[in-house]
Amino acid sequence: MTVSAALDRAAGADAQDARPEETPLGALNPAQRTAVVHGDSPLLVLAGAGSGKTRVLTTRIARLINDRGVAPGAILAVTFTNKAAGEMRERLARLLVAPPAGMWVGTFHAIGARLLRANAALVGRTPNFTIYDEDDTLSAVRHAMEATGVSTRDWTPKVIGGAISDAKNGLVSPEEYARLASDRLSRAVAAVYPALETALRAANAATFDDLLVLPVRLLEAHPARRAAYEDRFRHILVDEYQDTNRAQYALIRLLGAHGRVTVVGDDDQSIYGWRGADIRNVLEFERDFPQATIVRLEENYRSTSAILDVANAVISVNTRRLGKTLRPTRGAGELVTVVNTLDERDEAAWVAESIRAERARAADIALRDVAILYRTNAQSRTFEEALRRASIPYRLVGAVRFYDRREIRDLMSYLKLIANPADDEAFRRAIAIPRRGIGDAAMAQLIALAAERGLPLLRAAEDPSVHAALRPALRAPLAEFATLLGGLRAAATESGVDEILRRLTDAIRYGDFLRSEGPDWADRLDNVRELIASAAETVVDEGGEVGLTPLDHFLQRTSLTSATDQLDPNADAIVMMTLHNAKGLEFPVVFITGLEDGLFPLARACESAEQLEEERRLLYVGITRAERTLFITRAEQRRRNGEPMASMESRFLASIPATMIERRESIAVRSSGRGTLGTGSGGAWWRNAGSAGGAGGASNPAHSARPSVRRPGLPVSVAAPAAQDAAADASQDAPLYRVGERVRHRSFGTGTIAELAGTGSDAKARVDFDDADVGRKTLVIAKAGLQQAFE
DNA sequence: TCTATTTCAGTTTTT
DNA sequence: CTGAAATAGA
Repeated sequence: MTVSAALDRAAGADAQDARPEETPLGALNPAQRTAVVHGDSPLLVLAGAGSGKTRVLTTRIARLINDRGVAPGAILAVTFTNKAAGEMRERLARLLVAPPAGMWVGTFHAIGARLLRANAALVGRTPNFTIYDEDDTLSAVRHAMEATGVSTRDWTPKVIGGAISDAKNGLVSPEEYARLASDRLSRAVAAVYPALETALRAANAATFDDLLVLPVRLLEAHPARRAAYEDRFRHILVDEYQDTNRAQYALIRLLGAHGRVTVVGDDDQSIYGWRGADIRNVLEFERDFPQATIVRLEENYRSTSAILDVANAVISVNTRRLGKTLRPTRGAGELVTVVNTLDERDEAAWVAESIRAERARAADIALRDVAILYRTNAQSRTFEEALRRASIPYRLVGAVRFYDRREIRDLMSYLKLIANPADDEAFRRAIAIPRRGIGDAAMAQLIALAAERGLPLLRAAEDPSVHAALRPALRAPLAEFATLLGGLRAAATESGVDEILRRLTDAIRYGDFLRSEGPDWADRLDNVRELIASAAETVVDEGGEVGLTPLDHFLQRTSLTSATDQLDPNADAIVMMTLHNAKGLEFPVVFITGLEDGLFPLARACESAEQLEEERRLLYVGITRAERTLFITRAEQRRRNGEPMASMESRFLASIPATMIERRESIAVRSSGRGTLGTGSGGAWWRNAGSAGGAGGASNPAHSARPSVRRPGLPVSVAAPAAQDAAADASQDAPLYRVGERVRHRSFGTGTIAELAGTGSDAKARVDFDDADVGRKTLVIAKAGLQQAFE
């Protein structure tokens, strides 16, 4: 049977289903209705935050199936996360008489993987190819660098890998890249790029980027195949279109040449420019899809007008936007609160206390209704500590992914190698754990021998001619390893993944290994049990695909699972995540934290106007997550790399008119003597900061007039800053130094000791030097050669 | 070959 | 401060 015949069959399978009554449209506003009933020509829905775009998308699909008789198999829907895909299926199931069998719903990467599986041979892979995650990819880059003689001292694999990733997302081939390479770095990249491609092909592996690029390449190279898919997918719908990159865009164009393409997006929420998302895809949609219709959804059903005013004020500063103002449909609500805190611990304590106060005030707020958002994952730790201290249950999204834990990665590398014996990266990891007496020297030999014979490492490990060339002591462990993998591979064709994992952990005595590794073995063993349990629960969703083992399904699913996918909506706990992860979610109560110049916006983003606009959009995304109550916090001082750094309030807050927010400060700030709230003394520090960017607020005078309800008094109780017992400890070991003492340094000059920490030879002094150019330095007392200053 | 120590480098966001 | 990578020693 030809592929296109198979596709036709799948597409036509449900075409003759009986039509139920018309899909109800009554609950939609006029703009939404226009988008839902729009015909077959290209459609761009510019959907502001909270304007009901998911509803438009699902209703439109339901209508296509119910009212226009489109077969579900003829529909391709692209979502941003797997979770969104699941929710779409669920909603559709409620709108339809039968589940939309045969419909493709998923992320670009999941859909790319599926296309690749079906056509693997055309790009030199087999259907059970391995998906390399970032670590695997980086390690493959490192090995490609070694193979091509590009020194890892000149550039890190991260730099080279990043450049290659950018090239792939921009659909630049190795040949093209080599032609364009001019400087030293790009010439190095040009050398590594093709070597990496060769290695990936040999390992039957694909990186995340390849999941987009390889389908594009194969559809370009095989017009018949492209035509078959184009014929199958009569309707293509894309959510979060503003975050698509060139490769994703190319995929849409290749599959959607017939023009029945609906894309939904919001240029103001484009926050993935750094991974190649190209906002031009939105701005130039009309040019690329002639006769496109544009529908704007500007009515916001999520947030109070007090919150929307702030959102509009922030985003209106941006210049590169189509221009769109969210219109409130809900009441005024409470003013947005901006809080000044002393440092990150004070900030976290304030947030924890406010969560308690907020829940005491409004009984209907469940813990799951509260979210803490931050710019960088590193910020989560302080919040974890504060919440634990306050006995507030929380869930952490992202941060350390379950599948990134070492013990899980160990076992996953075995699973990958079982599924795909050509995966050399997996071999390298698996053979090393537990220790088998095969070290760097033996590995180098094995790699060389395997390369000579054109064999994957696992095959080389059992090859007699390879054994003959190796030290006798290596032969037994290698053969044993190969036999173990062979046995498990045989089992994988019929056994469940949990069964394979159990056999595996028994065979390599993984429990014993963990016990020998360190004191936290019990936790890590728990993680292994969790992995086995989740493998047991994994339902094989064939989705029309055949010929794959349960293990193949498990691996492909786990490598495409994102952080938010794992978020359990039923757990009663507050949620903490990065602002990026918060996209598409909503919460009654939201805390956006760390609004400091250098952190949000990040220092690096301040260099270009474009990046600064993206950071501002990120804040806009954060603000529009809040339904009812929004707190924005900042700390005057924050530890970075252990060093406390003073910071200015984020410049973004300057564009919010003072009438739209209520200013507060923590107890710690007030008792530090710099408190300025309620003292009646004008010229508070933030007013000065705020006047710089008043233009943003001035351009929206209408918003500041809207009356908002003042929040009832909120207890501002905060833990006292950490006591300075470090100084007391240090003084026993280094009695010569005390806080406040004057000292002299041979090159920094004179200064005053501000803080002491550590003991013995590790004792450190933080010194404020008199010379403003030197400023505050942390010195190891034993090494710094400090002298008492006599003045 | 493995392990312990030390140095080092680095923190943006993610499929 | 943290984790990874280089290095020296067993």
